[in-house]
Amino acid sequence: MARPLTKKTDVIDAALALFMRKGIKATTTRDIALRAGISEGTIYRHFQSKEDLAESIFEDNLDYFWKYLKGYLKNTKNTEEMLQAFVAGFFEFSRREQRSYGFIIAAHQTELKKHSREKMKPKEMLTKILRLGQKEGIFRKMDLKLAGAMVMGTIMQTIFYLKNGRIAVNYDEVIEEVTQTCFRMVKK
Amino acid sequence: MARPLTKKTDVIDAALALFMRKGIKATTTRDIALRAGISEGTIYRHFQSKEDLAESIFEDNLDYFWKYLKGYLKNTKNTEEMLQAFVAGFFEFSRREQRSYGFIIAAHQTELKKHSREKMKPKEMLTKILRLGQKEGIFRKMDLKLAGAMVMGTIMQTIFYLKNGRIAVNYDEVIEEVTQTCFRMVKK
DNA sequence: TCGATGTAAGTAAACACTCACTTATTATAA
DNA sequence: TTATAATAAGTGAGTGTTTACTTACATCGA
Repeated sequence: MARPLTKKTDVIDAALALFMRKGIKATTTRDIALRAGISEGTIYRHFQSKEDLAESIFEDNLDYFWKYLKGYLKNTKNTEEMLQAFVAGFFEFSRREQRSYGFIIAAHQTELKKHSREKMKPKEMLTKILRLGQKEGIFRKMDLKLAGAMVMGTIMQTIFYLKNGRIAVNYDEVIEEVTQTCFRMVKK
Repeated sequence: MARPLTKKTDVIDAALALFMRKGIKATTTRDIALRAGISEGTIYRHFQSKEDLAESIFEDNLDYFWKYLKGYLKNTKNTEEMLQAFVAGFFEFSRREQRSYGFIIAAHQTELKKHSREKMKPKEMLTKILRLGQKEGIFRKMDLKLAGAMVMGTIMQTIFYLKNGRIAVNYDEVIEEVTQTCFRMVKK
């Protein structure tokens, strides 16, 4: 019928890299076109606007992250293993998919607030784990959202420092230490 | 000598409010002038550029935060009191000086990275507390930067959720719970 | 009167987005 | 097995608007 769309992925790849480095607002359509090696018009063949492009990329990547995490939790047999897998999955994703992770976090915290809040599925996953642990009596009773916020903060801030602040510890040791610390936070 | 500078503070107040709400990049000089009730030119009587204005505001507010925290730690008598005061001070500042706190965090994480990294004094303060606690033997041995990152994440993410995610717990109870949790993280 | 403060009306550059047009692909009719 | 028609993909030179910043001039206090 028509030409197959080959440049769409180029647009997405270029935009993801630039959005993550400079932020959505600071990335221009010209930037994206230049990096992707296409013309500006092409962007608008596939996306209604720059904002639409950003949202599309955000949702795709959040979905990818979500599936990645679910895969990590698949073979867990109890609550403790689930929490352990959650932490490990978070760290592994942030390391293996740096661009994806970086964009998700940046976009969520600053630039796409309204559209992303309800969709932060990993947060809900953590809440479920904590609720389960409380029901089983292995985690102490505390507000679930508060507990989730604290555990999430521990994980995310550590990843942030790993990238920027240079923590001088072996990567696997960091995961191990963070996991242990998270247990200390919520266990009885 | 000349007219007293009355409009400079108006510029700063307006810019701080807008930077925090929309981010530096998304805030225009026209926005600032309109909100401050002055002309755009006036901004440039006091600041070389929008970026200069943002950096100036950032440094002033970080300094303010720093002094606020120091005041909180002034009368502490031992390491445990210091950590407790650090957490309480962080929360109190974020509540009492919402604009200031919000701008510091947003600017630090996204828009003024290069200029702010070395200057994050509160982080260093926390590191010192943790180091002291380890020397005294009341905190367990672990990488100081990693421990700092985790404690900082716990505090900051909780404040973030308090503002956005609606944690349904009394404010003082949150501070108490976060403090206890931080102790659990680092204590032997 | 002098120097700092403030202003309105600029300016050039950058911006997201459009549009008339070309190109590549393929379903189908001859 | 071609030739053709249909259509989506891609282009690049625009568009009007918004941007940060400038400038010429007025005002005010010491």
